Amino acid sequence: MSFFYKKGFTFFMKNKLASLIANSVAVCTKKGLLPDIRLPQIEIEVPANPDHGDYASNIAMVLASQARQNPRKIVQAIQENLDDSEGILEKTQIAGPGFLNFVVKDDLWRQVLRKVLDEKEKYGCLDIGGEKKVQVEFVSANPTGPLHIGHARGAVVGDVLSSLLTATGYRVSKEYYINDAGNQMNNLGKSVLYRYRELLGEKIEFPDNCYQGDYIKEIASDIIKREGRHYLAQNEEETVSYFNAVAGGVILEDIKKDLKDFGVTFDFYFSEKELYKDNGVSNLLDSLQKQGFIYSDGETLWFKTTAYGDEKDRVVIRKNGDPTYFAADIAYHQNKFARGFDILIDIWGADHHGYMPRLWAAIQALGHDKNDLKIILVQLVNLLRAGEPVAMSTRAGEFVTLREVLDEVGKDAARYNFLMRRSDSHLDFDLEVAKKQSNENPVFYVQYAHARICSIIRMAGERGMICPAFENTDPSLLVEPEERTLIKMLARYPEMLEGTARTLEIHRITFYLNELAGAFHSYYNRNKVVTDNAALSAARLVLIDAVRVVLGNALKILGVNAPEKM
RNA sequence: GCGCCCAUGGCUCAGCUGGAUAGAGCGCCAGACUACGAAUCUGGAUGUCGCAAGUUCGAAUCUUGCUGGGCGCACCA
Repeated sequence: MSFFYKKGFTFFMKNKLASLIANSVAVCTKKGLLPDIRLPQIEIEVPANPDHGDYASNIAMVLASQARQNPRKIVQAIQENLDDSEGILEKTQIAGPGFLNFVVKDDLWRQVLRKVLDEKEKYGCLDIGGEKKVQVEFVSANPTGPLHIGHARGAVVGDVLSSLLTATGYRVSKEYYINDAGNQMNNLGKSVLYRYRELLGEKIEFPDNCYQGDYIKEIASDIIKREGRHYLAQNEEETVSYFNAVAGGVILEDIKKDLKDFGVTFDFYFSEKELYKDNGVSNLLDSLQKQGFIYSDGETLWFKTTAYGDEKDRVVIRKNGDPTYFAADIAYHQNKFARGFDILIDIWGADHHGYMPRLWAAIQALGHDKNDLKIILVQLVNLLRAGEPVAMSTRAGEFVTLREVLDEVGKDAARYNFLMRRSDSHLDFDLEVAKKQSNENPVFYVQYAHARICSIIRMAGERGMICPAFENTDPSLLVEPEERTLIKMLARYPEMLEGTARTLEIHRITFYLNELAGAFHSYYNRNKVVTDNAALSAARLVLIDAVRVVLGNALKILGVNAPEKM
C-alpha cells in the first residue's frame, strides 16, 4: 500500500473516499439501483463529533432531489457497493438523515507518525504557492516617532503571514514603505527645531501639529551636543529640512531595532522619495491620462476610480499642483508589480478601509486583476492595564511603545496575544494578563506542552531509553482513544496550514496550537509514557516526539519560542 | 445621509466557508501529585447564535429588511 500524500493525510483520504463513492455510484447506476444522474462534486468532511467517524459524506442528501429517492435508500445502495479493495476502511456506517460515515483503519492513521518524524521541521510545508512571488507590505509607519502597540499588532500579522506563505510554497518579500515625502515629515523637522530653540533658552508655544514626545527632545539635545547652537541664526526652511533628515534617520534606526527585538525583520525598506525620481509619478499620471483614466477639471487632476466601483473620483494633483498621497501610492503599487511580484499583500489599520476601493481601481487601471492585491485590515488594539484603559495619544507623546511592551511582557507573550484573534476584530491587550505566567495566558500553555515533552524524552534518555525511530517501534500498541485523537490532530496540521494560507486568517494557527497542546496535556495526565513495558514506552515516545515536532513547527511560524525547559 | 466591518453562555472569543447534540478559555462549584514537570488534568452549571422573514433535505454560516455598536466618507497620510 502506498501512503504517498503530498498535501497531507486528510487531503489524501478525502480524494480516496471521493473516488470510492464515485465508483460505487457508477456501479449502482449500472445495476439500476440509481437513475442515470449527473454526479455532483463529492464533499468529504471531518465530523465534529468523533462518534460520526473519521470522515463523512453527505452525497445521498445531495443526490436525493435529483434521483427522486429517499436519501437513506440511496446511501444504503452506495454503502453496499463500496469497493474498498485496498482495505483502508475499518468500517462504514449510515447515520442521521443519510450521512455515510467512514472509519479509517488505525494502522493507516499511525503512518502519520512516520511522516511527521521523517519530515521533521519540514512536516506541514506545502507547495500550494507554486513558487509565486508575493510581497507583503506592513508596518510602514512614518519615522516620526517610536512604534506603539498598534503598530506591533500589524507587525506580527505581517511577519507571521510571511512565514506562513513561505512555508506553503510562496517566495515572499517583506517590505516597509517609508512615507518620507509628505508634510508629516516636515512637522517632524519643525518639532525638533522648536525643541532645539527651547533647549537653548527660547520660550516656545508648541503648535498642535507638532510631536512632543521626549524622543524629540533627545534628538534636539544630541544636535546641540554635536553641532552647537548655530542653527538659531540660520534659514529656517533649510534647518527644518536638515533636522528632518537627522531625526528621520535616528528614529528609523530605533524602529528597526525595536522590530528586530520583536522578531520582525524586513527584506526591503522602500522610500516614497524613490517614486519621484526622474519624474516617475508625473510620467505615470501622464500615461494614465492618455489612457483616459485621468481627467482635468481645469484646476485639478482626477482619477476616474468610479469606473471600477469607487463611490467617487479621487484627486491626484491638487489645485496647488502637488500630487496627493494617492498619486504616490498608485506609482508605488505599479512599482511593486514592475518588480515582478505576482501577488501583493498590504496590511493596513482597519480605519483605512475606505481607501481600499480607490487602490483596487488603480491597480485595475494599471492592467492587473483586483485579486492580485490583497488587503488585510488590522483592527486597533485596546490597551488595558488590569482591566483599565490606558490613554493613548501620539501627538502629546502619551502612548505605550512597542519597546515598553517588549520590556514588560516579553516577545513570546506579546506576539502570541496579538495572534489570538482574527486580525479584523478588536483586540483587548491587557498588560497585566500578558505578564502573568498562568493559564490566563495561553502562550505558556502551549510552550509548557512542548517543554513537558522535551522533559519526558530527556528523562527517558536518562533511564537508558533513547527516543526510537518509527521503524523500531510497534505502533499498533497505540490503542488508547487519546492516542488516536492526537494522531488525527497531527494529521490535520498540513490541512490547517493550507486553509490558513488560503484565507490568510492566521489566528487559526493559535487555535490549532491550543487544541493540540490541550490534547497532549490531557493524554499525559491519563497515560504514562515511560513505563516498565519497553515496547509500549517506545511507541509512546514516538507519538509524543511527533507532537513535539508539530508544536515546534507551528510555533516557529508564529515566531514564538518553543522552549525545552521553562 | 452613504459605505465597510461586527453582533454567539456572566466576560473574552472559536466555529474548518451549508451539516448531525453550537464549542474553548476566564470566572463560579466539586475533585486529582509518595506519579514522566499541578504553568497540568477530570467532572458540573450557564445559549430564543441581536430581531423578523426568505432560500432547501438541513442555516450561527447564504439573501433581504429592521435594531444596536465600531470605523470611514479630504485637494491628510
